[in-house]
Amino acid sequence: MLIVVDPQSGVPVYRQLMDQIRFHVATGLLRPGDELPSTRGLSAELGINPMTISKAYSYLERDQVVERRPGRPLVVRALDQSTIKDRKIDQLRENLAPTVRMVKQLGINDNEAIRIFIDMLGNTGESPPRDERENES
Amino acid sequence: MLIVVDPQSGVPVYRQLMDQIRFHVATGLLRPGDELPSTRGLSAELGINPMTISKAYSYLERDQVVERRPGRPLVVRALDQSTIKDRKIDQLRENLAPTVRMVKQLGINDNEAIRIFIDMLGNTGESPPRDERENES
DNA sequence: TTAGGTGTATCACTTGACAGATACACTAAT
DNA sequence: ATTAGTGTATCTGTCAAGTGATACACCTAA
Repeated sequence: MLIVVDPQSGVPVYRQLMDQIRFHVATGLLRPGDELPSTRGLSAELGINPMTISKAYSYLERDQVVERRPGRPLVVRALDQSTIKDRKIDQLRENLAPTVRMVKQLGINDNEAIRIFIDMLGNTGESPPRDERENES
Repeated sequence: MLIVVDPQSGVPVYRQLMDQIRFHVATGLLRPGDELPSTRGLSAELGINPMTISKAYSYLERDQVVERRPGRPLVVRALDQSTIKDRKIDQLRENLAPTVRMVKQLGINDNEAIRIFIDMLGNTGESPPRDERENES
């Protein structure tokens, strides 16, 4: 369960935590039913306040990544694949919205914007094929 | 010279100003050599502090959109079209970078992401054709 | 030189995000 | 009941961003 946090990065710690846990869930390293590391455990390990970790956990619960059980560790929530995918797509659209506005406002040609997006997607070291279904294309 | 500002929008006022002036420059409503509205004039018109406007102006100067002349109004700077375009593209890439990271991290299929981007670009009321060159392809 | 226009440096205030200390509620095992 | 584990509500402090009041420097025209 590798988690690394850099308090100096400018990115809020609780957000770094969320991102990494989300990533581990997406990767399969964290599977439905698995327990999250305890707030105090992580706290000691990373040298940050338990509340900060709890905050990350709370947001993960809000986002339905994780399930809360009073007095017990949080567990990764089981979501059917299509729901997960929808959630991802939602997130992508949200992320893309400001960019679309910008393209329009600056008067950048749609096709050119698309070409650039494709270009950037292609030059990322091609994420190694992870065996999920869900990506037909 | 239409400028509208909503202090409640969450978007900082100085940034709203920057965006709109940038837009007017891109549109051609504001041409190289044109003077920007005076800080006090805009201040009275919009009901916001001159310093806030000055801040927007300063950033626009930093971004080379506008030229500063002590004691005199700022003027829109003359930039050759290819430079302007490069600047736009840079901005787009910057904007797109986090999204690309997200796509990779969530394991969204590239083609699917591209399809969504295209879809979103297409559903914006199709920015009316403005006669600039710079948009070939 | 004066008057009225320009932009802005400096400082103070408000607000919100973030992080952490403390104390509490809950659960499980003894 | 006690103990040791879990998460977290509440409160406090810090810090940066945003906004604005004031005072200053500059330019231009009279």
